[in-house]
Amino acid sequence: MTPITDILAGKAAVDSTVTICGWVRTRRDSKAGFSFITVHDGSCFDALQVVAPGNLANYQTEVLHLTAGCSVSATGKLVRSQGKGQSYEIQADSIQVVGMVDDPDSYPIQPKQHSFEYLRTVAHLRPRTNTFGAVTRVRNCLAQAVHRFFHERGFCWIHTPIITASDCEGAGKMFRVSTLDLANLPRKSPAGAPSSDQRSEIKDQRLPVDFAQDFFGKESFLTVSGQLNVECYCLALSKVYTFGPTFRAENSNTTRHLAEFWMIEPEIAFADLAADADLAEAFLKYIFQALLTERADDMKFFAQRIDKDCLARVEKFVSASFERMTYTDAIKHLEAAVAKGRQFEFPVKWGMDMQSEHERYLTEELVGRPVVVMNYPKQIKAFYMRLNEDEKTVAAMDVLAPGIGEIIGGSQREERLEVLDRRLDEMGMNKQSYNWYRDLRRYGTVPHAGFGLGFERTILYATGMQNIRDVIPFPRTPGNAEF
RNA sequence: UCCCCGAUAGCUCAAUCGGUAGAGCGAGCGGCUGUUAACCGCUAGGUUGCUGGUUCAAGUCCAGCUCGGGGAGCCA
Repeated sequence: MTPITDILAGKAAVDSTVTICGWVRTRRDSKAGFSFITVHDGSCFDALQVVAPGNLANYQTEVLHLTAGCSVSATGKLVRSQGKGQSYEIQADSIQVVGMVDDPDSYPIQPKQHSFEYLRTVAHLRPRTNTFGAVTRVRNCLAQAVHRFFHERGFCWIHTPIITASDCEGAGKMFRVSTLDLANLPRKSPAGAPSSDQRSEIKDQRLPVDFAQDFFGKESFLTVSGQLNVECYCLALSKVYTFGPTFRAENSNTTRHLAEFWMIEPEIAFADLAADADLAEAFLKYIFQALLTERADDMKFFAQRIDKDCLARVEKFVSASFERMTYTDAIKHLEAAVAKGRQFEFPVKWGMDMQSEHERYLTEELVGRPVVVMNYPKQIKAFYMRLNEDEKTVAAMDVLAPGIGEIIGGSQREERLEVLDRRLDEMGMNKQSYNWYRDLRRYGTVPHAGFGLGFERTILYATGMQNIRDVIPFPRTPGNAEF
């Protein structure tokens, strides 16, 4: 069996006999006595045309009944195509039908344009379409490039836990993980009641649930970020990253949110914010360059049919140097723009969290390249970000890219225990539950930094796809966990 | 979660003021053709998302629900 990608790349000799296996996209009959069958196998964007002569033993009984979606194995001589539209084709000596389509009339994937909304309802079959095949190969290409980038630079991939008992990750609502019987929840004993007398205890629904009886002996959840865990390994292995699924129970119904998505979070020791920004720039350029090199066929398709700008956008991204500016300067630029009459929906003021319109002005209009904005006001950033000497800003950075806005968020972490404790206090957080995180600052602390990248959003950016539900195989969103 | 819009054949959509349910594509059959968004003819295909209401009469009007889309918020 030869992958179609190898044949189209010229790896199989013309006039040699090859076998391809795949699924029928279309069949066109010539009553001169033969048929054209277009077969795709997912190995590349293009399909391969198989010419089926009428003297095949199963021509009348099977070949003439092939429809979209049938699986076949075709063997024959590889030749230069006589027709237009493809370079090679197979003159079939035999076509084995592996699996027919039961009811061609109702086969959900027809050789025509389908709406993405419809294809989501047939997510088990949509990978057979041009678009989802291309998305899938692009996704894989980027994922492989992520690992290759870090591996080449000596990073360790850390498999941070999916289940966490920290209720303190603080990045949004969490999914509870529990084996308790929801219809009969154990309750804590009322004050003064003998704790050993569980069986006769009256189950009062107003009493708090007794999670000591749950599987892990305490409340547990699905992770919303691997960052805190990966910091532990950073302060031992120096260069580490996570790349895995992440879960948010937010009731977000947008084209940019999933309840289950994949996130990449590198973390580097003995490093400051500038080193973090350098890493982010090298990283993004590396994975997008891999995409341009390895998936030119799929990117050409996206440029033709999905978003005509996507190819130029990625090419420009790879070659442009990133602009660096402080948050304070960014605000000055925005204020200058307002003074010149530029309109923003939200007013510009130092201390505000920048809106998407502000970020896009900076990266698209002001500099026309990716921008790294650094040193944000501490009020709008997380507790673990390193406090700067001005005591007003923290060493946080966002990478803003034309066409999307924020693509990466990161920071240098607060490595000084007393400053971290002060920040926890200021934000009214429970120090006790961060003891293991605080230990990292007590035992051989070092400056370290990292960032987070939403993998699906990166795919959106590269392909021009509009909805995040269409760049993950089986999207999980509020009210939808089908398939 | 909030605001707006939508749900009609396998798919994409139409149906005037409330008055017999339509087309294209796809599918089946036939014709034609080194075809490739093929083309021509014929045929089949419908509980108009669900529940209730108004009416002589509801795809159409009203209420509730379910699902989907766009925007906002939250964020990656």
